Amino acid sequence: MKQAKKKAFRDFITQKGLKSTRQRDVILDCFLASARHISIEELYLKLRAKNPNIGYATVYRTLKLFAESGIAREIQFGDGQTRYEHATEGEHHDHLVCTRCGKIIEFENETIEKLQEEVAKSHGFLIENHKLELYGVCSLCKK
Amino acid sequence: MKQAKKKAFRDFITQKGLKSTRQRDVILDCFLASARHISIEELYLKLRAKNPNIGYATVYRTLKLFAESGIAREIQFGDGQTRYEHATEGEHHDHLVCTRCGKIIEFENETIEKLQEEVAKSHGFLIENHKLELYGVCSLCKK
DNA sequence: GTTGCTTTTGAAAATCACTTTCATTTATTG
DNA sequence: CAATAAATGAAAGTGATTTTCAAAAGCAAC
Repeated sequence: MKQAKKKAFRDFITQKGLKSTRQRDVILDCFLASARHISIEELYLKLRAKNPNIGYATVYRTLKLFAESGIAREIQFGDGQTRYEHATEGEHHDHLVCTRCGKIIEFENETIEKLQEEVAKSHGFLIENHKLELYGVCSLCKK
Repeated sequence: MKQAKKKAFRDFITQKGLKSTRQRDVILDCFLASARHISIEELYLKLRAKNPNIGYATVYRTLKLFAESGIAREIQFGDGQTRYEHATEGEHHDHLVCTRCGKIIEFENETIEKLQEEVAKSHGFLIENHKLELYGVCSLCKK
């Protein structure tokens, strides 16, 4: 599955006439080896540990490419930081976000999705994408 | 209902030992007379029309107070601008956001809320608040 | 209403998360 | 290997929001 994403990104690069560079490889490896929802800052710091002179801008640019290529997805939890999650083809999930420790749990719920479609339809709306986040306290922080 | 909010804010001010100022009155009036989802920029410009020397910072600070007092709620639709909506005690609504014209439609759906609770419970999560936004094309923009 | 103390205000500077610029370096292609 | 086009890193630039700070305005007790 990591291989599949690497291939997907390589294909994207070739198809767009872009270049395959050492930085892009390094960033991709680091991204794929990271938690499912990583902020740019976090990824940048992780990268700097091994690659002391990789540029901030390069990380930003590369993550945008990941999103474009479909292997990552931008998400924002309202804390002012953009995060990137590993995107899996055609899949979408929603999030439970712990406001205490920052833990993020993913979930999917068919019924909710269906109801969303109904709501949209009743307003003549065509849904392109959606965002559902439940903010609260996770089981560990509740204690 | 506007009176209720004015009172609620006055009460908040007193209870917190803050001061009632001309600016806060003006901003509150302007906010209450505005569309349900107004950006800070929009509100600021509206205010400047009548109060040429009100400060940007004051508007920001005051809107934060509104949110704290419960008469307004911060929302972000991912366009990089914070908006404030009129908050009604204990009520929460979700949004349909047209990605073409920016129109925002509010909706509420009991069943979705109930399902959210179930999802949360199954993860031992305690929901404090949530955010559901459906992005897409509104009926007018579809044509 | 005047005094004294605290909060608020506005303007400008600072911050924060990105984005752009640009000279230099690096891939790819002939 | 040269030519060319894209990518990189450092630094400057953005845009939204915050902070700073001196001056102004509320509020309470005289």
